[in-house]
Amino acid sequence: MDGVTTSVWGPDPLTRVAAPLREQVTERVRNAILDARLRPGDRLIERELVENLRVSRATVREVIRELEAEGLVTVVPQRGAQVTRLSAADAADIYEMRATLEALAVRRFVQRADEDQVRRLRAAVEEIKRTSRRAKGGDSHDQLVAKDRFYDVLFEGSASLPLQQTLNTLQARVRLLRATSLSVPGRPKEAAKELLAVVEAVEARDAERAAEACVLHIRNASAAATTQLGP
Amino acid sequence: MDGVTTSVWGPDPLTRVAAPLREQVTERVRNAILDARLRPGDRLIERELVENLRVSRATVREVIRELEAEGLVTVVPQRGAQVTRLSAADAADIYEMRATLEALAVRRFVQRADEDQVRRLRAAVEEIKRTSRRAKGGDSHDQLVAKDRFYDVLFEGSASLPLQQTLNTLQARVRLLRATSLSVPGRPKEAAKELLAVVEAVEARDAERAAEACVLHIRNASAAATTQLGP
DNA sequence: CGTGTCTGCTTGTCAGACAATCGGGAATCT
DNA sequence: AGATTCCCGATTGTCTGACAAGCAGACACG
Repeated sequence: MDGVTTSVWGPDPLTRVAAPLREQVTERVRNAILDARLRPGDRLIERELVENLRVSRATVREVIRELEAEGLVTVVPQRGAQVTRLSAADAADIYEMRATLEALAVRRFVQRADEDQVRRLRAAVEEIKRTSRRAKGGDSHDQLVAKDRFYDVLFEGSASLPLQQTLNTLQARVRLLRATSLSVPGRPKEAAKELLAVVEAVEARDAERAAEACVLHIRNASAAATTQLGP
Repeated sequence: MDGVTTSVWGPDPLTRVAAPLREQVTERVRNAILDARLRPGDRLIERELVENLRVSRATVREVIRELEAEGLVTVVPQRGAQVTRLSAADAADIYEMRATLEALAVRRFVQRADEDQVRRLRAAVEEIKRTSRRAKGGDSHDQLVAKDRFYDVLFEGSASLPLQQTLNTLQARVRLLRATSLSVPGRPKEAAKELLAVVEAVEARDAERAAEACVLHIRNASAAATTQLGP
């Protein structure tokens, strides 16, 4: 029983470092969900988490509250937490929310980011292009890392904590979707091109064009994902 | 509609009433923050909450995690939680996020809400109008309740849990703002008119017009609030 | 075959304990 | 006096163990 479940959360011993233990645990469980080692509908049983992560139940419960608020986990009273299931309608809404909010983030980036941040955004998109060339079928791991990097730079440059927080949780939910359905058919080249358009508009300091390019990108991603989805 | 099942048993899914203690506590603290009994910058000391709310520390800590994720409370490691302080830039961004997302919610409402929900939305806005007439200076308590009601109906009709969750936290943050600065000069009549425009567009099933009216409303509210704000 | 009961697992909550850390004030040095 | 150092109390972070309450499935019963 144990041998199977432990491997889900990665290497065992959890040692105390600078950040609160709680945050490390949150990250581990979050990653387990986003990497689809825990799939939508799976229950998160406190005792199991306690045993496998070697932390107290109090800590586990705090972690669950955090993930609940992020929407990655759904808690029904007296029955505990399970990985959130998203309907097709939810999926569409989440993509639409992301579209409008990322457009806003891009506008803020144009307004607020300095030269260096623009350069780094360019570098990030170049990296995406590179990984997309290597990628054959679906998204590779490198591809995902590169995209994360891109968004890190983007959010940092938009210099808005509220925006960043909200978009982070939305993006997490999108990844949940990826775990729900089969992985997206992977249109890495198109995606790279679309993001390139965003960066070019940003470099031209054209907020509106950049925002539109951004919306276009998400709409396309949404369309690609939605065709894969069932009910 | 399946007239048989619903009418006999009342409102569809039996909703849990006996909420976990934790949720009651969360609500209390949240209200304390939203009503500005706890002001931005105030520390939330676990021991004090334990004593005042008569619950265990474990419960208090879970509540703090929830509020942290809602953005109402900011936790710095080893120093505990304090009511979030929002900068003027944050304020602007939050209003802008609300504008685009509520526009989306309104569109969804037009697509998804049934006749009855539209009627209830109308009723809610009428109630707002009524309270705005009574109101002299700033927003009265009735005014706030009426607006909450309006948004409850709106969100329910848009039938999107992700949207609803996100908008709820955004709205909470706006109220935080209200506590940060002086209360908004109160433009209850204008607000009522603007919301009326939204409802009329909804009744005409004109999603785009409704969305635009909604954006206009929030932009105006934002402008009114922002003039009050310092750095 | 439907119904009622029992049992085990899980969640919700509590109390108490201890180490680590932070902030501020006292004591000290220059 | 002013700056620096040190120490202490308050507070957070985490753990352990405990118990009631609720749910779900097994089981026995009419």
